[in-house]
Amino acid sequence: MSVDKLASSPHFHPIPLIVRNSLQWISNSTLQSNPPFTPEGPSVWATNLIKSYFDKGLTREACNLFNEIPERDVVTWTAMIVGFTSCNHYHQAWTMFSEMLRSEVQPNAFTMSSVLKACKGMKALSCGALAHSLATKHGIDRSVYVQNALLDMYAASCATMDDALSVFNDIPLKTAVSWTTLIAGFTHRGDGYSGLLAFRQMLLEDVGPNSFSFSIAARACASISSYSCGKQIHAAVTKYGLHCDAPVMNSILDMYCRCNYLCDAKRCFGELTEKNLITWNTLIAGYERSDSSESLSLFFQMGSEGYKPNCFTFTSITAACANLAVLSCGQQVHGGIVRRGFDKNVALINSLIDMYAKCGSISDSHKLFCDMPGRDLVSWTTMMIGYGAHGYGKEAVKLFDEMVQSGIQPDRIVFMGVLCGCSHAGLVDKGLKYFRSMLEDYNINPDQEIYRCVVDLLGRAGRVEEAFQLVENMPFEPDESVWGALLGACKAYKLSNLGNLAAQRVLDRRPNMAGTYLLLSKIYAAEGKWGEFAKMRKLMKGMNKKKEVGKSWIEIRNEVYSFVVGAKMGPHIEWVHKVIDVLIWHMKDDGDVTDLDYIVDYLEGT
DNA sequence: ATAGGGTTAG
Repeated sequence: MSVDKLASSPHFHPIPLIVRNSLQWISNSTLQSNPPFTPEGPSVWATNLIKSYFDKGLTREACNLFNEIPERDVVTWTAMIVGFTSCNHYHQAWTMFSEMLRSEVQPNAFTMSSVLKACKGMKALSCGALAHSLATKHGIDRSVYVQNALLDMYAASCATMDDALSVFNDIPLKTAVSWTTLIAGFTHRGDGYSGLLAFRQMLLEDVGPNSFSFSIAARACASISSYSCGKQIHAAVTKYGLHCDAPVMNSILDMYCRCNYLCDAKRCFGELTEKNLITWNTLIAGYERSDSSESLSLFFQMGSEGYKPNCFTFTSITAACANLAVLSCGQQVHGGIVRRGFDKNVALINSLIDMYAKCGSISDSHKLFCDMPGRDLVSWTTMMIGYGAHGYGKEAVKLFDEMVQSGIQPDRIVFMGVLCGCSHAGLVDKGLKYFRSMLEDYNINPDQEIYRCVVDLLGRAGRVEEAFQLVENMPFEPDESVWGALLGACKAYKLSNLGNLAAQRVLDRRPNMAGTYLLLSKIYAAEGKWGEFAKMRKLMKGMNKKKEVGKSWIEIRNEVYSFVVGAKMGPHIEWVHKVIDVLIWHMKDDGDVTDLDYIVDYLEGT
């Protein structure tokens, strides 16, 4: 009976009798020197069995068997390293490798390429560099497998691409795998442009592209939102006859979605003969970003065509509910997640936290966050942004400190979350402290978005002059969002001179933003400069584009009612007016009405 | 008997 047959038998039990017997046989050294049944030696038998155990996910059984083998050769050790790596137990793979060295078994090229893959998985550059030096010492760094694995390990590390490039340049015979690994290295670290340049070089050097290189090339286009390059890649895919390869076409589909060409995406999807779950997930995720209700329809369509949603599907669907702010729908999705037992998936819980926060139910977010067994950086960030949006700035700040205490390294986005929280809670100096700590303690360079947050932080608190100084002294050219934040502050504090300057800077960069004229006109109105006010309004009317309309909506008994300022729609609009009157009356009663802007908006329908 | 690169979630 072959090992494979044995392992795939429906009656397979972890250690069946026949295997116990074989173990005894392997341990029996007198038989070992003279194997009676098979032409291969007992370690061949054992290695095959180890591989089968790992394929079935039976790690324990593989280890037990391995421990009973008296003479372990390099192939057996390598099979263990490969086994652990294939089920993502990278640390155990590395432990195996060090034990192997301790028992003075010489590694070969198979061992080194496998252990380098484990180093990549551990994200342990130091282990990888050690493995590199060992490979060089044993002269097995001349295998192209080892070279490609080294390239992959360095490219995936958090260091620069320099080491990866020097390995790549030293590969005498670069294969398609070498090139694909290089392209993936650039692309996965966000440099899709260099990835595409490498892809072009690969073609120029007459290395035939295959499905692997096309899918990563499409991913590179997606990462830099280059529709024109993406279309060319799609054409080349067709030319090479790979238009039926599922992973390639999923990448192409994703590219169209990320470039915001949903029509091309839908057409591409319709033409696909070989669809799989990832195909559906890609399209649903694509629509979630720009047309969430369509994303929900696709979800139902997918179910009716017999596809079973997985965690990826539910993450996008949950995000769609968040975008639409439809709480009851989100709750049903949550129910579906629990029923399927997906409620242990961290990324999925993160999207549920975000959904409840965006649907107004921050207490549900908090409950999910507290009950999570393991929180990642995204969990903390999502909860912080949720708190900030609900005006709980102090809680957001507290969370940030707790996160650092728990040993998680903050990144740029989590700093944005905490700065935003400080901004909404008026914790200006606290926010400035975090801003400084970013560079000083964590070596994170602030980008446009961070500066926008800090300008907003100062501006909301009325420290507009300071905000202006910050903008003036930025280490790079501020973009329209930074100037826009300053303009917002000028509007709130009715500073027409500075506001005019900020508006000018916004318009220099984005001449078509009608909202800029609108803000400026409001500053003039507040100062009683009606001539200037009229000029702005005239400029606005002359523009083809209108400011994107702000909308509010509410879910009542399975119906979504949406409202636009000033719109005279719906049979219930007079009720809404009555409620607003009551609200204004209450606000006046509380002495809270300092800014009657909303009434101006309301009457004018802007 | 042991080794390679690609696709979906913030």
